[in-house]
Order: sequence, then C-alpha cells, then structure tokens
Amino acid sequence: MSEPAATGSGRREVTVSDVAAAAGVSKATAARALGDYGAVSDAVRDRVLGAADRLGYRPNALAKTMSTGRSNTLGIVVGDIENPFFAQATRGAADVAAAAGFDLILSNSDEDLETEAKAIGVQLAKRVDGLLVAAASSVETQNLRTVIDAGRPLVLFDRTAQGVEADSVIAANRSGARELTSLLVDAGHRQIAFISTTTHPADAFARTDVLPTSSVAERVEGFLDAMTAGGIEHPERHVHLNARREGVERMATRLLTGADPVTAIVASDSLIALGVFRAARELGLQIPRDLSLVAFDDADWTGVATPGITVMAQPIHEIGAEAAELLIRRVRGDGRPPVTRVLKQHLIERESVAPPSR
Amino acid sequence: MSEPAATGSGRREVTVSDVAAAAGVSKATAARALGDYGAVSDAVRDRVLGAADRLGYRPNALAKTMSTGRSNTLGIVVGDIENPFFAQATRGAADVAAAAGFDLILSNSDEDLETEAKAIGVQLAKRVDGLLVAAASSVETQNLRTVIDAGRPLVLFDRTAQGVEADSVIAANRSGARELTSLLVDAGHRQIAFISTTTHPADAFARTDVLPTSSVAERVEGFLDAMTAGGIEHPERHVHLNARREGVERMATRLLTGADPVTAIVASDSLIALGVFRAARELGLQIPRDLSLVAFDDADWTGVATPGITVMAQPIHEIGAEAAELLIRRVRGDGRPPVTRVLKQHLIERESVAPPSR
DNA sequence: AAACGGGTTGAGACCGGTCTCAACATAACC
DNA sequence: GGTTATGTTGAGACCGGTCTCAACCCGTTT
Repeated sequence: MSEPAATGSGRREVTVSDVAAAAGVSKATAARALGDYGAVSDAVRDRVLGAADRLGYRPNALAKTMSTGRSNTLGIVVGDIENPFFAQATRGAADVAAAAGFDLILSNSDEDLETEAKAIGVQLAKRVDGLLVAAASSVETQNLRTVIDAGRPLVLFDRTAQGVEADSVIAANRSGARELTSLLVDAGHRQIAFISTTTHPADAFARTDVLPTSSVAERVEGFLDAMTAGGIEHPERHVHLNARREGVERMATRLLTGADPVTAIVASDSLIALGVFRAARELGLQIPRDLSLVAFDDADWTGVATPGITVMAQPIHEIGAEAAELLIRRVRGDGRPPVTRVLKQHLIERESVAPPSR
Repeated sequence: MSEPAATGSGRREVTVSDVAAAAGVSKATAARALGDYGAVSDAVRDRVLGAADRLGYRPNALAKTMSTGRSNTLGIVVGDIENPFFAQATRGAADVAAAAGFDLILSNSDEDLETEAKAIGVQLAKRVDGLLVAAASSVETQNLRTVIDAGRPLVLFDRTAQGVEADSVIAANRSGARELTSLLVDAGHRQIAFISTTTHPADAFARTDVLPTSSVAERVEGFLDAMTAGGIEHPERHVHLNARREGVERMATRLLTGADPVTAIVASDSLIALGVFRAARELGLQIPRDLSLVAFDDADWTGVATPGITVMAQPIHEIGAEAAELLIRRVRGDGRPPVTRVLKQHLIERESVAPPSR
C-alpha cells in the first residue's frame, strides 16, 4: 500500500494541495498543519505530516513571502567580500541574522555607485525585509534614498551618509587616527603621509574637500588633528588619495624616494599597509629604522610580519553584528528616531614605530 | 495635472495593476510593457513606462519567480565566509554569476552537517536555480542528495563527494601535497608532521581511514606518498587531525616540544600555518633553522612574514568561477554526465625550508 | 465582399502559499 | 432542551507577477 518515495527529476514540486489530497483533507487544513499555525487536531496533523514526509514536501518560501509580505531575509551590500574587513563584518551580521531566523543575501558594490544601485535594486526586488549597506558614497546618497522610499528599513555600517534617515554603526575613526598619528608625531616624525584608496577628483587634497567615504574622511580629520597639534603646517599636503589608481606600491615608492621623502606612513587600511610594506622591502628600507608604519585593522599579517605592525584594531565582527541587530529591531517595528552607534577602536602597539633616522 | 511623486512610507507596493490603471490599459498589457515581452505598441509602452516611473514601480522578483519557476539566483554554501579561501572562491563565483545575470545567496555551514542541512533547506525553499556547495562532508552526503532529489542542479567545489552525481571543481591536492612534502624530505627531514583541522573520530590516523573532507584526504595521500617515497616508515603516525579541538597553536607546541620533536610541518591550510608560525615564535624557534614550514594557499601574510613561507598556491578565484560556470550551464539545461574539473596548484618557494639542525 | 494575416489588446487562469470567514460538531452551561 | 462556547474544518479570495487564448483592428489578397 505504501507508495514509492518521490523519485525522478524535473517533475513538478510537491505542494500543499498535493499533500492535502494525499492526506484526504482540505488545502487550508494541510497548510495549517504544515505551517504550524491555526488549530488542527492531532490526528489530522499526524496524517498531514506523514503524507508530506512521504511525498517529500518542501515549502516554497517565495509563496509564503508573497502572501505574508515578509521574507525573513536581510540584504547586505559590501564593497568587496574578498576584503577581510567586509568578510568579518558579514560574518558578524550573518550570525546575528541566523540566530534571529533571518537569511542573508549578499552583494558586492565594488565601491561603485552604479553597481551599488543595481545590487540594491536586486535586493529590493527580492523583497528583503531590510538592508545592511556599507555605502559606496557617503555623499551621493540616492541609492540609499531608494531603499527608504521603498519603505524598507536600512542600516548603514562602517560609513554614515549625509542626510539619510537611517541607523548607522561605525567606529571612532577620528580619535583612532589621531592616536595613531600622534604616535608618529611624538616619535619625532614631520614628514608623515596618510594613504587611502578613496577616490578624489582633485590631485591635491584641501581641508574643505568632502571625501566620498565618511570613515576615511574621519580618519583624515584625525590625521590632520594630530599633525596640527604637533605643529606641522599645511598637513593637508600629506594626505594622499586615489591610491588604487596609481597602485599602492607605486605610490608608496614615490613617496619614499622623492625629493623630500616621508619618514612615516599612516595606512588607511590593512591592504594599503600591505602594499606599503612590500614597497619598503622592495626598496631595501627597514621598518622601523628607515620608515615607521601604522595602519588600521589588525589583519593576520600585521602580527606575524617582521617587524610587527602597530595597528588600530576595529571591532569588525561587532560592527556587522550590531548593524544586524539594529536592522532586525527595525524590521520588527521599532520606530524610534535613527541612532548612530560609535564603537571604540583599540591600539595594538608592535614594533613598526621608531624615531626618524634623518 | 502631474501627480505628486510617490511618498510616505509603509504603504502598499506599487504593482503592475496600479501601473495599468494609471496608464489606462489592462494588467496584461502593462505587464508586457514592463516585462519587455510579447508585443506592445510604442505609444502604449511609453504610456505604461511613464506611469510606472511616476508611481515608483518596482518589480517583485518573487512574484516573477512564482509564475516563471526561475529565480535567476544561485545559492552558495561555504564553510565560513571569514576564511579567505571561501571569501575568494565566493567572489569568483559572484563575478561569474553577476555577469550571467544571476544573484547569489550565501550561507555558512560551519563545516557542520546539521547547519549545512539547514542552509541547504533555506536555499531550496528560496527556489534557487542551482546550488554551489563546499560539502561539509565528502562521505555523509545526504544533504547533497537532498539537492539532487529536489531536482536542482548542484556543483561541488573544493571537495568532491562519494557517489553524488554532480559536477565538481577541485584542485590537484594530492600532487600538490606530494610536491610540498618532497621539499621537506629532500632537505633531509624525517620527523615531518601533517596538520589539519579536519575532524576524525579516532585518536590516531590509519591508512584505511576515510576523512570527511576529500581535499584534506587527498593532501594526506600526497603527504604519505612523499613520505613513503622518502623511505620513512609508518608515515601515518605523522598525520595529526582534529587540530581545532586541541587548538592549532597548542598542537604545534606539543609536536615541537615532545620527546621526539618534529623538525618540519606541512600545514593543510594557511590558517593552520599561521597557528604554527605563532607557536614557533612563542617557543623561540627560528624558521627555517629550527623548524621548516610549508603550507597550502598563498595567503597575504605568507609573503610578508619573516621568513617568507613556502606555499602551494591554489587558483581559488578560478575554483569559484569555474564552479559557477558549470552550474549556470546546468541551470540552462546542459544534460551531459557530471564532470570533475581538476585545477593545477603551483609552488611558491620562499625561505621557510632548510635542512634539519638535528 | 469575403477571406486572410499580422499586430495589439484584454480577460482570466495560474504559481503555492496564507488567511478570513462561515459551517459544523461537540461539550458546557443554565 | 436550548443557548453558548470552543475546536476543527473547508471554501475561496488574495499576494503580484506571467502566460494562454480569444477578440479585435486594419490592411491585403482573391
């Protein structure tokens, strides 16, 4: 009497109706038993669940979303998942999401506004319940407005955005940069370069310029703070952007071999620091004797390189986790005004800072 | 006459019907214009598109999937997105997917069968068109069968699975391990440990044991090949598994300080190598004088650590990309028998190998 | 003038769930 | 015994798209 197990391939999916028919009940009742809602007698429930099992029923989450309007899915848009910073933040968010019963859809923006727009469009089309975004630009915020206009909760992480009514979770970048730079200034350096891959239309950086990435903008502020406090004039000229265009190693080489070479570098992230480190080695320069180097993010290599690199560690995992928590709260209906959470960074001193040799 | 732009929040989504009404055409016609299929006169199309724009229409991808049966979405299940290997493979897959118009849904399995089952269940419920999986186990394959039974194309990457009818993309791990180990044997080492975090029920490893992760199993084979070729007897006793349970650093410390300390270590991945590197430093051992170390994967740090670590680099990006390509081909209806693509690894010799000092 | 053909359009079923509402059975109460 | 409460079930609308099919318009052909 028992039927053969579901076999073959390519055949139609088993639906609630199929299960209902097999169990000899109505579709509504079968749905109640399968979806675990409403009232169903124990006998019927067993019968339905048995039939479902026998037929190999798998619920269709999309159909469910269609009728309930909730997908139990969050979207996350990062610059590049290959970047350890984003990988860690994503993991932090994924864990919180999973614990709360949410799935995660991931997209890369490549830090490009158009790609970001496409990614956000896809996420909205998939009716995510809310969106986590490391905004490609803190200034051009139309992509973010799209999310808000669509009525979807939005939480920004790592970067804020001007005039966008959304929660954000960021690190205390300005004070972090200040502290990091002070280390160099206090060691006696005057020729200190700040390097970032953030794009900037002008060749030179001016104090009033607005940078597209708020986290970098804040680090630049902190850098300038410390430089100014150290009595260094016109510190803006030591800010070097667009490092991706020129190539980090090339830029570092240029700064280290020019007419007025730098004796210390603040790297805006660990990938940049890696480029600088390689360039220095290539040039035969010894850290910290010939060059002092500090950076953001406690990447793997910074601890095992020789010498160890002094870094400002960020609570990356927490940034992602906290952002996901805020988002889930919004999804669940929290209507309080937007908040900005600022997480502390902490200094890990290693051996990459010394007084300048010239 | 012009209406106010779509405003407010929380209101119903704009649907095809709304657009149709605003444009004064039927739902069917509006859908044709919006979905760019079927025949629509230019005049009507303009009218519909104009109305859609005015109302802020955003298509509902779920509804589309419901009626077409296609989601244009691939699922990917990795061990842990924070692991650079998986991050890179994911990126490779994401790029290929995006280029072909597919989105990606990501899940972490934590290398755990139950978590993997849940992840795959979610992906299937979301009706992904196909699934990319780095199987948590190459032996217990019920989770993978679930995918096949559901009639969804499946492509495995990094690891194969016994008796599962699916394409796979892996690296030539056995020959890679052989080459890596030979370096040590040829340098004169006899006490060489192979370390992996792969789980294994027994305390000791026996040649006939089947390991849960095929990539590691193959590396062990290659290791044994080279050890045997080098005339080392009972090389199995040098295979150390379950490193996660004990802790990599702890295990390395134990192996380096025991009664019969090892003089060389083959690390099954870069994370393990990092643990070994740290343990060695902690013990005051110098690489390569006191310990020779080789590993899989050309992680960032292996190039900048002192000394540089000799590694077997894998084409990680390509593994992900190739897997996605195969999957998309399957999704599009390719019915050829399953293939296994084996990608070459290549050796990067640095300074972490020297003859044993004892 | 009738028949034919292509281009356009609309009505309505369908995908697979949820959910409202009414119908009915049975038990509890007065 | 009648009324009310409670539990269980089924019919059918609904979510927002796609798609089939029939109807219609208008120009051509015979």
